[in-house]
Amino acid sequence: MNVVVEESISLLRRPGIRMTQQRLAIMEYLTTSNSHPTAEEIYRELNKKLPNISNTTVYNNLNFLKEQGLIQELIFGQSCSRYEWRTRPHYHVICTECGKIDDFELPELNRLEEAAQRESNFQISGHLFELYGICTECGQEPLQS
Amino acid sequence: MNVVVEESISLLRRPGIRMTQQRLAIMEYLTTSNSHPTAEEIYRELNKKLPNISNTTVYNNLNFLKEQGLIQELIFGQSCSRYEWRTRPHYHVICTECGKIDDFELPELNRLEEAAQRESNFQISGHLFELYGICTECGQEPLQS
DNA sequence: ATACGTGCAAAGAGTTTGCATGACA
DNA sequence: TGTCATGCAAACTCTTTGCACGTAT
Repeated sequence: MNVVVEESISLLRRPGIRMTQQRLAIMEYLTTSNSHPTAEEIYRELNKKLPNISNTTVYNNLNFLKEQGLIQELIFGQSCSRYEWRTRPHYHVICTECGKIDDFELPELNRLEEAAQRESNFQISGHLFELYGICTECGQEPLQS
Repeated sequence: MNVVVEESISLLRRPGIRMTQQRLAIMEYLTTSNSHPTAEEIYRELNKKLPNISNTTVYNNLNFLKEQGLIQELIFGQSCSRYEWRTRPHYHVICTECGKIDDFELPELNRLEEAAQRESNFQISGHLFELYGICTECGQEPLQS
């Protein structure tokens, strides 16, 4: 078990919260995978070690970890959500060909909320910024059928 | 019928494309409503004048108008999409309380794609920027049950 | 007259819910 | 031992698909 999960376990060691095999496995997978997995991907992967694990349990735990602030749900279109372990704030570039996601930081954007606050009548509390493009792998391929 | 719809009709006057009552009504509603309606809202509203209109027709036409580049689909989470008639590029502020959407412009963001291009390995083709906050109406209300 | 568009019902994907059983603290 | 979590099946929401009928051009 990795140190990130161990730290989170001690955070979660409270009355009313239990650590189960399944929850541990999901946490471990999310902390070690760097691929922004979907619920389905997590389910299929964990199924190899825990053949009885159910889709419901994956969803339950993703919602639980989200409520606890340990993970972030990444929502793209009507298709399925992706999830990532929460580390420091960053943004995502999404490949429009293969769906691959990369992280990047852009500290300049922090100032933009103030500018936007002046533009709008809303009391701004947050923002979403995503880039779309073609990843290196998809860009190398010839564009013919 | 308003002038925006009239202009679009002449653009669509091509072999293989037909103008129907339903399509016209959807176009008219999208050009006059400034509320970023959902497919369901469009359906319910048009149902008053065209009692036989179906949900399928609304979706069909929204997809058609989207392919023609006349409207923009706004996707928020797993919940239903919203649609707006395409005018000039702008961004959205979404109220986290009531879901209300306002438009605003922020030309500074255009330069950010270049900065992001340097940060990432992707060939950047576009971006998404959304703000979240509390609208004036929701902000006025006392925060008690 | 010729298809394009419509409208009904059914399918589909992703996620949540109800509930009896299992297992962590 | 109490009750939180699991896992199965069913429900749910939003959207798309199949197909016969209607209707714009």
